[in-house]
Amino acid sequence: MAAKQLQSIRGIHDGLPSEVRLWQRVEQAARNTFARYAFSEVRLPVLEPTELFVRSIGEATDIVSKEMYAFTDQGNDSICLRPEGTAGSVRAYLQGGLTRAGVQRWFYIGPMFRRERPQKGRLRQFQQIGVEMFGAHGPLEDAEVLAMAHGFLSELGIAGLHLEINSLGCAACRPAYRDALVAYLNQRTESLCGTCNDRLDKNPMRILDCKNANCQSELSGAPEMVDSLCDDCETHFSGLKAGLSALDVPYRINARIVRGLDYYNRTAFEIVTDQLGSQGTVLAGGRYDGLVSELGGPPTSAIGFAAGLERLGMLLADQADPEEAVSLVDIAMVALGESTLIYSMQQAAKLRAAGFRVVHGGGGSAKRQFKVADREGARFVVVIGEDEMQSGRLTLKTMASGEQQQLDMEELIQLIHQAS
RNA sequence: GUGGAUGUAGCUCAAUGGUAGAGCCCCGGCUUGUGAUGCCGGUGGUUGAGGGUUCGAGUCCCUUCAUCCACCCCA
Repeated sequence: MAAKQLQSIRGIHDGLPSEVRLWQRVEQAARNTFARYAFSEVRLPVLEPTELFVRSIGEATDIVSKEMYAFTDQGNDSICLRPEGTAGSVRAYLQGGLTRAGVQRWFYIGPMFRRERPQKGRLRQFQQIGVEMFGAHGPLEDAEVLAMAHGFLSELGIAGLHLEINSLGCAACRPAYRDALVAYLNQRTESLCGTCNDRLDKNPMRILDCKNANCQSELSGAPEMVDSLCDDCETHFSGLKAGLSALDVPYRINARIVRGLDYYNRTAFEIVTDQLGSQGTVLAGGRYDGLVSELGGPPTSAIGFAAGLERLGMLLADQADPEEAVSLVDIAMVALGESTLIYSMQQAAKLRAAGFRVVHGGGGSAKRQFKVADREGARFVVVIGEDEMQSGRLTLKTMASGEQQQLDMEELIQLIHQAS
């Protein structure tokens, strides 16, 4: 490493070809699945006014209070790199005048930014695949959104994923539950860890998902939100469970699921894995019926989720069959002798026009060009030397078998098409 | 933000304070028209960076940067 070697910013990584290929598989599964549920892609700004997140996520959250990349620009405006996608989606929904356009079903794929201490699966710039649905309030919509999330990950074929659901209640029933929880925990403060004692004042619900074993054992007899739901929330939650069962989506109830962000109510869910250490949440979301009006719009129900693209990519890489190396090249051109270079390039162009993926070996020794062909994973090599140029025919070598034959361009295209 | 581990060739890793190495990769050769196995040869390092101790530092000390782990947070 040279002393002046430039490197990327801490926690901000490059997506090199092998990783991007994984991401694209994830994205493809998302696009396929979401399209079947009639969701449309939106592309929203990476830069937003800082105030948007202060008002939506909540000033007290870590994300807003210490993790945002916020700064004032040359015009003295306070702007920031988006730390998540929901707030911007709501902003765009309102700004686009879509509140009377019927149910909106959106998804997006893009980078988010949080200045956290980096870890594997936790980057400062990371990518999320997110989904937001506006204007649908019923439990059946919740069930369909969860089924869509489940279908998306099922299509990727990642093993060991579990859907966990909970209800966070609403403004009518949560305050009473929160008080009951605090009352319960106040009798056990000496057994709780330091951070949980802090949380007791600031955000008692957060104690529910503390990782400390002592705290968890203290919680075994704690009141649970799902037992304290008001009638409306209870009806909603049972409707969700019935919907999931009807759609054969496996789930389990986890009363310890809470949300870090203030705007969630009722349905909360996560899809988790035990393969990624402490960053095991691969997809998470929930209902946020209060946010649209919070940001100045009419009362509008909404539900959404976000999945971490890098985390899913890692899971895909872990289970990848090393034998299953995907070939990215159909044909490698081998040009023998200076005089054949131009001609071979023209033949390569014809093969590309026929739809094949072609690399040109670049001339030089036959040995070198065949090595290149092999390394690129080409299934076929087209050899062009003086002889071929004279006769107008091509030598085709099938790399797997080593067989070689002389063909004209038409026959060759035919043959490779058949072999595909 | 707190605590801890680790940084040596492109990659994976060696090297009691005493001449920086191996495997893989890459490049070339084994009658310049034939790859994946074999044989031979070669390129490639200010040991992450910067200081210090020492006759001498990859090795000990300090600083700094990055990665990883746990906490925290969260996708």
